[in-house]
Amino acid sequence: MASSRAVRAGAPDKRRMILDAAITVFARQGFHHCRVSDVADEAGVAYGLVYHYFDSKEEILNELFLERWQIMLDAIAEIDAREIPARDKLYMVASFIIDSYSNQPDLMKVIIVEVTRAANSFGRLHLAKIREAYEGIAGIVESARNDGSFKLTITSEFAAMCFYGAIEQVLTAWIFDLLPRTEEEFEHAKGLVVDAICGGLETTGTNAPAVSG
Amino acid sequence: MASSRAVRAGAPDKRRMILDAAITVFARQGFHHCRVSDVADEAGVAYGLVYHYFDSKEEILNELFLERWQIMLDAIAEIDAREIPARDKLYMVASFIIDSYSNQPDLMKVIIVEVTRAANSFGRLHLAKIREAYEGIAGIVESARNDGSFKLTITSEFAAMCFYGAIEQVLTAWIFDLLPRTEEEFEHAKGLVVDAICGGLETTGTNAPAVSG
DNA sequence: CACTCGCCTGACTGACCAGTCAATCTGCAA
DNA sequence: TTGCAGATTGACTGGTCAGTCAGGCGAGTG
Repeated sequence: MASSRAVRAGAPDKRRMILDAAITVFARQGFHHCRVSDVADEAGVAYGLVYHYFDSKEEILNELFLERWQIMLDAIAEIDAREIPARDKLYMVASFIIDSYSNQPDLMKVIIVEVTRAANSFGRLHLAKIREAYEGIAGIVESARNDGSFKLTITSEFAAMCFYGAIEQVLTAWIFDLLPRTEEEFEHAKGLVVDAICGGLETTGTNAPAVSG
Repeated sequence: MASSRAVRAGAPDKRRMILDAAITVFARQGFHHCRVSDVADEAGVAYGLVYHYFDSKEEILNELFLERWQIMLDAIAEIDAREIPARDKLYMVASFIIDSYSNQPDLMKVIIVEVTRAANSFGRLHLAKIREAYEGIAGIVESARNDGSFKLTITSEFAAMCFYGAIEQVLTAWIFDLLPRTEEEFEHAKGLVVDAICGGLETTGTNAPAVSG
């Protein structure tokens, strides 16, 4: 589908170029504040070609989101299946999301700003998919509640919201330069967010685990 | 300014009517997906009158946001000034925000969806004001870190992000029907979010505080 | 060479809508 | 009664931009 006829060896995949250009342009100008011609220009491609590969401007964003989000859902499911403590699972989920941002900041910015946190437009369209992520995290918490390592007083749905919300807020802070954005900070944040949510902010008598970094 | 000439007794304040109509329309259709004429119609007012009271569609949203946000900033400052434990302060902050949603769900929806979580459009414009809220919360955490009740390993900025992010995620879940939305749930959530962030999700040996509700 | 087919082009169209403005209304004061 | 000023009206304008379409190009095929 990406290119029905075999792409000539070495010939650029225009469809991919358009998607990559869209990431750049959406991240820079925002989905609503850019024109389709901006994407075409960025891709070095004629305006009309965008409509050869995609039905609409929105379809480009949908494709970017769905492609990436499914990878995350699969990762969460895979992590949940392991036989390790819940805290370690949550650490791996946080790692996955933060690494995604570290590796593809523009794409993650687009997904968070234009979809995940834009619940009134695209978020609504993808609410079910977004919810799957919460449910995946809730599943991790649920097992921990059952084996006694997590409190029963906090429902797994609620815990998942807090955990995901905390991570997304930190990502948003990076995206908009409210927190310093370095490789070290990314690495450090993985442990901190898990420590904050699982261990809590309060000192509990004998509780001051050294954090690397 | 709202009405330079004294408003006739019992005569409706058209400016206020437009603001209220905007809350309804923005909440229902979203800021970008509604027309100024929708707001005028909802207010039962001629199209042109909107531009008599406001310079632009955006100014209406700005006014709604700034008015409400300042109240919250003042509330946070007032809470921070009290001589009570940090956990209690955070509980009061959570209470304030959740009560705001409970009392004015449409207005809070508009502020969260169109401003706070719309960092690419209005969020950017108000980034400084939004940041003030994080800083207010960070201030509360900072004192607690200094008096030894909160861990030093988690910076106050980071903790503030987690706390605020968790609350906003829960509000968003209510807004989009991902969590049940009842007066009881609102009340319950105040304690849960503070318990999750301050106390953590994990059981800590002797730690299973009964939660009301 | 001529034909085909899919890739590619970019000028154009149609719809939408924020913001303008000239005209009208209304209450009050001289 | 006349005049003023601010409130109110809604048709209209100007600009923007997503999506269309008729046609050009080039590689493979016979």
